[in-house]
Amino acid sequence: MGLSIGQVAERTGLSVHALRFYEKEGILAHQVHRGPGGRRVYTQQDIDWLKMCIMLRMSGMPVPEIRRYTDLVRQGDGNELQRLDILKEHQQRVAQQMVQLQECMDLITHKVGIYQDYVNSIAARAVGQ
Amino acid sequence: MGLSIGQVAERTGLSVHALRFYEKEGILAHQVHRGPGGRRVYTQQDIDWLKMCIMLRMSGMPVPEIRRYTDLVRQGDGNELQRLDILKEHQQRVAQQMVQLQECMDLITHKVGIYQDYVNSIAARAVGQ
DNA sequence: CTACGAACTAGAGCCGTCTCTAGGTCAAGA
DNA sequence: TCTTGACCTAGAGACGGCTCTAGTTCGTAG
Repeated sequence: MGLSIGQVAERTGLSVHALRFYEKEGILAHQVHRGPGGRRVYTQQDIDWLKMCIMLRMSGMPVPEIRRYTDLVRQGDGNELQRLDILKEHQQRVAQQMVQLQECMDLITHKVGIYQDYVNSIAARAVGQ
Repeated sequence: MGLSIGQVAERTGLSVHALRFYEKEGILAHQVHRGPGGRRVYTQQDIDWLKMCIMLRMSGMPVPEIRRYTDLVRQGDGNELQRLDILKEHQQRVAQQMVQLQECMDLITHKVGIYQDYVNSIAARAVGQ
């Protein structure tokens, strides 16, 4: 039930490089255990945490902020309010992003519609000839 | 009815640097007119185009792809199908992004809920003392 | 034995997107 | 005349986030 870095890369979609990078950047909640030969052995917990990190990254949280959050978690009970603040702030940003993305989507869809109509009309004319 | 680069920066939210950068990267549909002293003079058209570029950038279209699109527009009529392809492809990517972002949002909201409840329960206990 | 594949570390390199610097021009106001 | 501020160009620099390299060390299979 311990996974190698390669297996974790497969399961998470991160590269082996990225996994080591994340570790070096200190965004893993718990120190990765080492097996024989100094090889990393990941637990399911590690993977779960990584998956959360992936979500945070995907939604644009910078690595240093993930580290801040991770540090709080590592420190243990008592700082839940600070963790909450980080999450709420990020939630705000994501909400904003979604609004913006929707605006972009509207514009693009509008333009696609126009071009589609135009292209169709050309095609129709060609057929009609 | 001609705007300086500074005014355009103000109106678009882009920096003066970014405006020059975009121009150098060839993502302005029409060559920016120059006034006395070689200074850029932007038209409303330029600004409209820039605003579209901003939308495309915001939604993650890389500069080189905006350039591809811009080149097609500059070339004039006849390549609408290609333009449509670029837009549709990007539309797809944006749609995907929105789904992902929603997933992230769900996770974050879930976590915020949990922490909020916890923090509230602590606060209630404190008051209850 | 040898060779292979997967892992290790430290650190360099890369890509995209700006952002800033240096050195200069120009017009208007004090 | 001097200063100020907005602009110009070309090119260097910054930054985030990986990605890759070099040189090793293992364990297992042929």
